[in-house]
Amino acid sequence: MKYLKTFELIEAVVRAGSIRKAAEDSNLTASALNRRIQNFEQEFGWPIFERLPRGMRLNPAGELLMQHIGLQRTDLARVQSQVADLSGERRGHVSIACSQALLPYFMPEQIAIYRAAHPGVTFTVNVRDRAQAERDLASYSSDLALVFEPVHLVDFEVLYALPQAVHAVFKHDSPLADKPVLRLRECLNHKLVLPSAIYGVRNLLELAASRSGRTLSPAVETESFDLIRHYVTQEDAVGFQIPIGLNVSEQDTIGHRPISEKDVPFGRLLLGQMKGRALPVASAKFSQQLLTALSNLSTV
Amino acid sequence: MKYLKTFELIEAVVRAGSIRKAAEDSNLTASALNRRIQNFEQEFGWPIFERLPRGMRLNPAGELLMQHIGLQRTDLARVQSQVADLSGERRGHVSIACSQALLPYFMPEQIAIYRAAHPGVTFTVNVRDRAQAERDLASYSSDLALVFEPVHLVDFEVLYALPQAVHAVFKHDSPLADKPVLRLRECLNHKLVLPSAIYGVRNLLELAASRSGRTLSPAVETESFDLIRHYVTQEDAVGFQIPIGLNVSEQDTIGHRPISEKDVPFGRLLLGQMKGRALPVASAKFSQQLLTALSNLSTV
DNA sequence: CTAGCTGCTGCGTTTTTCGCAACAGTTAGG
DNA sequence: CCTAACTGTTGCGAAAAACGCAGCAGCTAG
Repeated sequence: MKYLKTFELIEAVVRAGSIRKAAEDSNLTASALNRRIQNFEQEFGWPIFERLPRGMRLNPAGELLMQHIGLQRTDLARVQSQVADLSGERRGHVSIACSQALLPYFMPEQIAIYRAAHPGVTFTVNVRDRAQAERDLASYSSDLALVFEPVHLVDFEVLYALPQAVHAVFKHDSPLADKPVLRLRECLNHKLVLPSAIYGVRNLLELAASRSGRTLSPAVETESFDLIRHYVTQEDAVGFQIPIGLNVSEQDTIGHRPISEKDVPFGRLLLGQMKGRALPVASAKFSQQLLTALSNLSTV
Repeated sequence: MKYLKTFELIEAVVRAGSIRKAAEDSNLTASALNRRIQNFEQEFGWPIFERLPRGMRLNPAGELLMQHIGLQRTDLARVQSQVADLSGERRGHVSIACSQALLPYFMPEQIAIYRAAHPGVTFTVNVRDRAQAERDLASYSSDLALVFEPVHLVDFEVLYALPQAVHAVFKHDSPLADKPVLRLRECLNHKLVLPSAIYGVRNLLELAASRSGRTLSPAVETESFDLIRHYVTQEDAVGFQIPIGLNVSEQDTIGHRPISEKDVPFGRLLLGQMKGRALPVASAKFSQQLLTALSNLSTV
């Protein structure tokens, strides 16, 4: 799209921080790029950059413009995707921001199912915590988000909410495996492997612990649920994760049991999109598939 | 905005129906215009026009593109309006689609109040029935709509709903003026001046009449509430209108009384916008003013 | 004070766009 | 059945816009 070239160049300047660097990245001379930006600012009516001795930075007007550029680009993608759809071919691109718990089993399976039906569709999967995911939606860098217990929810349009109990994760031969449901205090007597504070699971556990007058003192704290899952096989410790991130395939090495709702309330795994936005065809279809997959999980 | 020139030319072709006519309107030669469109179609990936022996017509892909163009343009206007706002000047344009009832008193007063505070803001007021108003919003040709009992409500985001009783309108010295509230059957004994079927007032009356086993046989049927209001001063007939379209200034020529809610249910005067759309600053501020004005009316 | 970065600007060159004229195809009317 | 009046399309030279080069002025870290 040639008519979007000026926008791409503006974005390049924003990224590079100076015209000269951006000109290199864009295979242009600084003078040409400089003129394009000056011409645009004149047409636009206001300058969009503030000129600093060390380069260029967006001013408030520029920030607003970047927002417009993002919407503009994604809406064009939506139209092209719809046009491709009505001429028979189903192709396009889906970008989704999701919590770590979805990475090992759920997302790979769902993407494989979709791509088996529509090989022309490509995917981008970004790992985002619950705050970043919403920013991703708002900046149009992700079409969909599937996150556990997101925080703000202002620009987040909920498409489906799946309740998820927090599960304790431990070595398969741990005595904790004897009961079908665990109490929180049983777990706190073991060594703890906890996710860091930005995660919803940790949040729910902290709330529950403080309510019963206890504090969480983890032996290991990490941002990786992968590490949690594997660490409990090394030491006799207890980790925590939501069931969608766990799987029977590891049954002989690790075990997991839900923690009673009386202690730790259910969290919600939310499928959502940017509020009011019309998704490209591929993303819309994929969100429908996710929706039915999630609702099947809830009935199990 | 030069980079939007191609879009404007495409719109010109859609309007004119042929390249040659559109070229004249745009002060261009047919060849230049033809090339721009061919180049665009190549960049876009699909043709957007079907070539007929008598000219050009949009194909489905083109229809989708036009939708994108509309969104694109209005979003740019929103950004520019917001930028103007943060640099101190409050200017911009407000386009509003509204029912006839708002024209004589309500809208002129509200616009005058707003323009007294912000003389830089200009207005477009379009008279639209309840179906057209929603189409106006969807095509981004109006920012706001203020309509009585709209029909679809799919893309219509309700900002405020004001209940309005249907009022009977008559000559100031009619015996109907004696009571504070009228029953429907009292009115139906007189000659009737009714709005045509597309209007919400007529709709409510028809429903009410059929419920009591009667049919409405108007002496005069018109699309103009202005005519209704003036006709009742000529002949001893009864017209109908919602109170926001009536005013005390004509107190000595016409009178009006509400019809009991037992006979004719309250209709709703709805202030709304396109669902999910971010309005330009001027439109957003004006809608807030309308909102408070309407809520003051409801408490009176 | 210097070296190195920044944005900016004349000026000649290159690329893109435009206007003119002509061509091929369809259609309405006599 | 032919003509006149439309339609979109295309080759080619001219006009316009964008670009690259070189150099300017301003700021700053070392």
